[in-house]
Amino acid sequence: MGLGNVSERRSQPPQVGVSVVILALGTDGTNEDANRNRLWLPLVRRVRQPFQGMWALPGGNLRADRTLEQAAYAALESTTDLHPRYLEQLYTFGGPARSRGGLPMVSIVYWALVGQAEARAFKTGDVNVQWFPEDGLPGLAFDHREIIDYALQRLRTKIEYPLVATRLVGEEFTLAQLHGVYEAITGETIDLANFRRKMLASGQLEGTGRKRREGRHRPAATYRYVPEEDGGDRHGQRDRGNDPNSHDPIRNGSEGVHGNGPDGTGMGNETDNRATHSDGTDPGTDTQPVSQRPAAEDPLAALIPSRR
Amino acid sequence: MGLGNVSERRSQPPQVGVSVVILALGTDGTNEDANRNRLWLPLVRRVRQPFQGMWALPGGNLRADRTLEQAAYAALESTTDLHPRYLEQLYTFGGPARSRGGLPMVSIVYWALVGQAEARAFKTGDVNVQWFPEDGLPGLAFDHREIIDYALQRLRTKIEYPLVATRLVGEEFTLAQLHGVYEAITGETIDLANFRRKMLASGQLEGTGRKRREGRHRPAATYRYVPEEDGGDRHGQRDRGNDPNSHDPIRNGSEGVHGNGPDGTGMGNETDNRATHSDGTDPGTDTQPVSQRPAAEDPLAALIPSRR
DNA sequence: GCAAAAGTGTTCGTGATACACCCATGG
DNA sequence: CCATGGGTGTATCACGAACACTTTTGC
Repeated sequence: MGLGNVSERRSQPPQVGVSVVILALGTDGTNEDANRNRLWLPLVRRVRQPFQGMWALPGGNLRADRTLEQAAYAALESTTDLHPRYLEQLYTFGGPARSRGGLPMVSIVYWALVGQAEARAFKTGDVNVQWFPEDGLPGLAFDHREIIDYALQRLRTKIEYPLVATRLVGEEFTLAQLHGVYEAITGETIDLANFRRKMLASGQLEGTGRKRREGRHRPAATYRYVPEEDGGDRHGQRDRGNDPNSHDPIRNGSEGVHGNGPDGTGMGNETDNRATHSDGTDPGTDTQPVSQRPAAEDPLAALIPSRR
Repeated sequence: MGLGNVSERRSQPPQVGVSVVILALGTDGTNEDANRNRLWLPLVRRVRQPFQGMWALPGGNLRADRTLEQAAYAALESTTDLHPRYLEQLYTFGGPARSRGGLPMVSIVYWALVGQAEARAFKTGDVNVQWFPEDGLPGLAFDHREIIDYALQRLRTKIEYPLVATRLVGEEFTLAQLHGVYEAITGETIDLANFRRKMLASGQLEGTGRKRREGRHRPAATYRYVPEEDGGDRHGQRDRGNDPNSHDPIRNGSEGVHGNGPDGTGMGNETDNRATHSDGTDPGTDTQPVSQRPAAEDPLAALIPSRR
């Protein structure tokens, strides 16, 4: 390919960046169908080749003094003031050399959820940043369309719903709101009565004393998400030999070190220093560190009705 | 840090490598407790600083002409002849600059499962490659211990068991063998009768006509894993608006392109070319392309008994 | 025939679904 | 007092857990 010989190419450093799929729940506002919650996400218009003028996921380059998660935060903040309630690594995309002269190119993609209430601010000052509904995306640069589709599928299937859903609504919410979020995410109809019972039985919701009037009728009690007490005597704990369900292994505070060992081995991450995102250079978000365990435990997993 | 100023550091290309956690099920052999299945994994001794003499995950550098998955394959083959039946991206580890003069360091980690039968070959010719049981790991370089722990936890919790378990046993297996795999992975006792029924009801197993004698008593019928027919009329299909459960979005054939745009945006993956691992330079493994959908559907999810 | 594992039947309880019903509030 | 959504009660049914039981093989 006229770009040096193979051994030269192999020693070329790869290009790596971090991109974020940011999802928020919101209503249209202009449309009169405004009640229906939909998923929205902000995109950035490319101002240079390739794909100049097309829309792309917000992203940025790695920095040596930042965790991957911090890089994702930075990318997120380049498009919106909204504070993420959830941020998780999605997937790392890479592939064979067909771009930029044989350099390996890698995208580490995160996905983030921001709250519902704040999401009214879908207007951005920057004309090069714009929110789009999930079902009305423009033409996207690179393979970002696939990445978004993957993030949406993951949202709908892989992640535990109660955690995600409570992150998409505001800090304080009614069960009807949460119900709406579930239906928006799954696209299914969910029996509100059973939903209510199941959510309350899950022990992950905590009633604030307050009530809120949503429409012009009876006010509803509001709740807050509480991260699982776990210290309780739910039903008899057992002696689980291995499988400590108390530590969440997804951390980002450790860094990767790669000895380019010609013995084909040795590459790794330096030590066990773990910081959930509160170290140093983190920009001032008032949200909790969004570290969440990948554990199972979805009290609503079976709520989607089979037929109707 | 005496390595150039900040702006120089920021423009430094990151170091990226691919590592693999390889898991196999096997019995000790030396011990007389040899019947118990345990998880084993191969490690590589580091022959250079840092962490010289310690054990590490097999790994390698990125190459521009390989997918990430192919890089993982290559790392896998550096330690074992066994063919992977399952290969999936696990997580990408990265972190703040405390190594190698402020370069961002990233490890893209895959995990792989190899079959049970072949795993007898736990002896390797190379003294710098050795298999260790999951519960008897040596001191590990970098933070590879955490990575392995994460992979094990993911194996136990996050991935659908029937798929994983059928990958860990051989191509053809008895239900008792599969049952043993489940118990080894989960560490729980599972009722064999119910296990049998549930696995058979899942429709993912297909009986070969054959039988196999395991001990010195009645032979058992053998089965094969069949990837879900999906075309059947299981129980009344519904009209699911979105949520096509037929396409699997985890691909590795697309490559990441990162415009280092000063507008803080534009980074992406070139096109939608998708190759599951069968393109060109792939080394000769006779296994199927190990692409698996992340969909849910675990017919055994609730098999772990609550107490006994 | 006896041991041991393969394989089957059946009971019991939990929990999900569906849907009827009552309650609180504003007009 | 009526409309509307908040909130509760409850019958039905499917499925998982537990375990007794039958069948097949080797010795």
